[in-house]
Amino acid sequence: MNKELDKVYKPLENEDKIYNKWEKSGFFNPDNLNLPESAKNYTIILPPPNITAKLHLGHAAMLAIEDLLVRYKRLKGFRTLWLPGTDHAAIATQNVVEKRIWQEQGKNRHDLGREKFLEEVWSFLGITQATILQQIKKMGASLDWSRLAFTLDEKRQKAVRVMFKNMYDEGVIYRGERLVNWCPRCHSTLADDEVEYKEEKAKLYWLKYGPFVLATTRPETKLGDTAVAVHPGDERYKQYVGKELEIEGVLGKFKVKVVADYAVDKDFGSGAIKVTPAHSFVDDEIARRHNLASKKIINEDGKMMSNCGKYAGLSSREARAAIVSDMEEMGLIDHVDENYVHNSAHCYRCGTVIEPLPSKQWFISVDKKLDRLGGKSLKEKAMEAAQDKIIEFIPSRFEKRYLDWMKNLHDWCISRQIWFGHQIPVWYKDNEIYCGLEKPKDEGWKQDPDTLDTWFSSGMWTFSTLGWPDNFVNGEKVGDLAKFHPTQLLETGYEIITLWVSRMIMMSYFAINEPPFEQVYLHGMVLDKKGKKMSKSKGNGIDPLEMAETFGADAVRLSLLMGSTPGNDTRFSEEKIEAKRNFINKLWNISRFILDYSKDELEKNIEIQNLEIKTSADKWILSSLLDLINKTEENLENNNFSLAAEELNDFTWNKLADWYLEVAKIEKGKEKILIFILRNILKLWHPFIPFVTEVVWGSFNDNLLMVETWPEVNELKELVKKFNDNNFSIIQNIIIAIRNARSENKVEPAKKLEAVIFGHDNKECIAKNIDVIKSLKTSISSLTVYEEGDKIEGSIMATSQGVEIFLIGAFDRDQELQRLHKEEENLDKLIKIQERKLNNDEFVKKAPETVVALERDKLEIYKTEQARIKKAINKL
RNA sequence: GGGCGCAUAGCUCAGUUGGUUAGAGCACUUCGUUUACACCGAAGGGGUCCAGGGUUCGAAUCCUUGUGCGCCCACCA
Repeated sequence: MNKELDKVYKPLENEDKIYNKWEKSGFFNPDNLNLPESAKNYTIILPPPNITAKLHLGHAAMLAIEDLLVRYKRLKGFRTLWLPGTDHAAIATQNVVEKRIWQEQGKNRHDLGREKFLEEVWSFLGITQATILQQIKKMGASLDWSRLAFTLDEKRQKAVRVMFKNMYDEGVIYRGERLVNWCPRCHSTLADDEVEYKEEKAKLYWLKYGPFVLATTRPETKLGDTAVAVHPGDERYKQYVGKELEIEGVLGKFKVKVVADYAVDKDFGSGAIKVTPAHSFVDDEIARRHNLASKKIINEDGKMMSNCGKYAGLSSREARAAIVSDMEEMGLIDHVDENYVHNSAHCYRCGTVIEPLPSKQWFISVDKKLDRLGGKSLKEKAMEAAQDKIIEFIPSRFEKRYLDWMKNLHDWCISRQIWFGHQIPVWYKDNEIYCGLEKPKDEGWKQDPDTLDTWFSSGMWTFSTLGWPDNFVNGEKVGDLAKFHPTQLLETGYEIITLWVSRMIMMSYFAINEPPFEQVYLHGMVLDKKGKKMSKSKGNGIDPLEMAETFGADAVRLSLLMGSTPGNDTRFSEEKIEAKRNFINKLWNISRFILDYSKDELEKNIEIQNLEIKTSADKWILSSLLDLINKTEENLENNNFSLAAEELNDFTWNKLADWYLEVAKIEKGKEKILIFILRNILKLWHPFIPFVTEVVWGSFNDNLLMVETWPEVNELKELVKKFNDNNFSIIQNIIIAIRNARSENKVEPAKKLEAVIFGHDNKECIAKNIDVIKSLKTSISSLTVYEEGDKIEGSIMATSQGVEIFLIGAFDRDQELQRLHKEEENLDKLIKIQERKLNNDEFVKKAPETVVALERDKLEIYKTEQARIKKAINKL
């Protein structure tokens, strides 16, 4: 079914068609792969993009990497599942919808009421979800759409409720009064990592405070003070520690305790601080250590409470101004630093200043020892997973970051005061509390209005998508859960380790007492040309879809994969995509050439046994291909995606196109080899650039490349080896011959080279190739082979094992021989050094295993040397 | 304050346990264009591998100090 191929590859005309073909084939679903029982599983769960999101380059990079791995494993015969889904992103989504409603209807969510508001959210999501999924398909992602999940769909709702109930029943989830980061505008708590710090100018007030002078930026919190703290070693204040003092305040006199605590910095301010346990995290900790009372004075609206006398009802900012002016009048302010700079905490969503508040919230205890985890806590178990290498981080340095963060982890506040999300499955009636999957039957129960932190449901993502809890019966996994969990790899951005990765690990251990994945691969951020984060507001974003329209999705994918390494940020530019588009077109034209050249062989099934190596060029290209297959496999297994693509590129362009195809033009009869090579490189390239490879494949095959089998090397190895037997390295012979000739000191330069080359066993083989070389003259300015004179023009191309000799270019014979001579001396020196080391008894005694390594090194050096000479000659 | 990363050609970056003359793409210069490909070919220029010190026969690579940049965590009362 050889189809005519256009002169230039046109991605737009092919990509959608190919994607439909893939999707229709059903092979995205591992159940349709017709694999033997013994086939191993390979599972990646797609990190669910925010449902309101549009595809950006970060997504595109994630998809490129994951699809690369998934397609590779599928070709390798794994039962490969890549499971798609989207995230409801509670706060973000609610904000988007709130903004829309405000713009369109001039109403806020309270005007609409909870039920009506949620209806609006859902109808909005109906539109956006289709968008992001469509965009993912454009990138060629081979996701199993039959298993599509959403963090807030019915199945996941059930999973979340079961999880919550199980944790509640075991006391892991508890309700408590804690100081939380409170956003007075969003009316919600924020997790520690949702708080952003900004450097801001503020006034630092020095207050007269009984016998102390204290510095503070928030004089209004004086109304909630219950203590003064000093450093334990501070001699200035030693006399006061443990005493109770009476302090004059704007609302009259009040009493505070003086405590000594290491949290106080002697050298900052006056070395003494006022303690407001209800509205400061540090103070709260001091209060806990010293059993101090806590007095709440600011409410959820950020206003002063009724216990603040005449200041009640003022916002904390207003109260500050009022109190400062009153204190000034009373002479309680010593002085003010006007230009003090401090870090202030802001809501990551709306930028409002955070108010630390004591509040009733739901928490997950990370320290509670659990029977189901063998007496260990979630934190211990999650740390163990990394320490014992049950979960491997790539690159490994992120393991440290993970562990550091886990070590300092406090109980996780999971309740959020927003409407969109998983509502907490707890009902109240009078003083009773009920936690269950459904509302109790009898009257009068009212559900907790709060919803769960979005990471609660995404933390369950690996197993909730695989059918937990239905697929977890009496502690045994069944169905998809048994088949695909733990998953093999989580691929995500490094910035999300703390938010997501850590939660997934804890949740998975709690639910099924196993890790959610074996490896965590962290990719970097995609930055713009200048190294800045891409963002809509800056207008420096590159739209991957726009790029895919212009250059093809393959080019976008390849440009994201090449030149980037795990965990490092990548700068990205349009020129890079263009370069990859050019390569893809090159591959396209290579294919066109081969398909035309070998058109008579296309229908035949080419077995390796039928391949015939006739010339050294044949052997060279096939042994290069053999190397390439091995290296590609090795690189992909080690997550060196960029390197793998580079080596593929080198083979395809520099070896195959620039050399072998040129040879094939002159020397006919390479049909089988060429078609064999084409089939192989299409397979090797397919995970990187699936569309174009599938199109080419489809032009001379009836089946899909996507489910072909990965190249098998053993037979190829045999074939290449057979040809090797009578072709020992000519480079070795060159070296030996030169050495002999020189030591005899009688051969003049010109003869040396001739003697070497023509004296070789493969005279015939070389002679044959010389014809090729001569006919290659078209691409060389002038060519004279093996003639007497000052210059030899031509080139030598050699492989480490073989005899490939073509001559191109020009070199000065004397200079060249001098150089070879020098190289040889260097080689001798190196080997002597190694030998000296080997003969040193003490050295040997000290490190016997090193000696073994050295033996190998010696070999390595020799090999490197060979390769280097090869390269030098090749370069001529 | 604690931690992590980066510094290699004009630009963007590779360089896997130390190994001989440090690579690629883009850009640049010259020449070419007889059909696989101008989204092309050939040739070429361009690097005290941030600086100082150390280990080694040998360092871009390992150790140390410093400088510059980026990120993360904590926190500034």
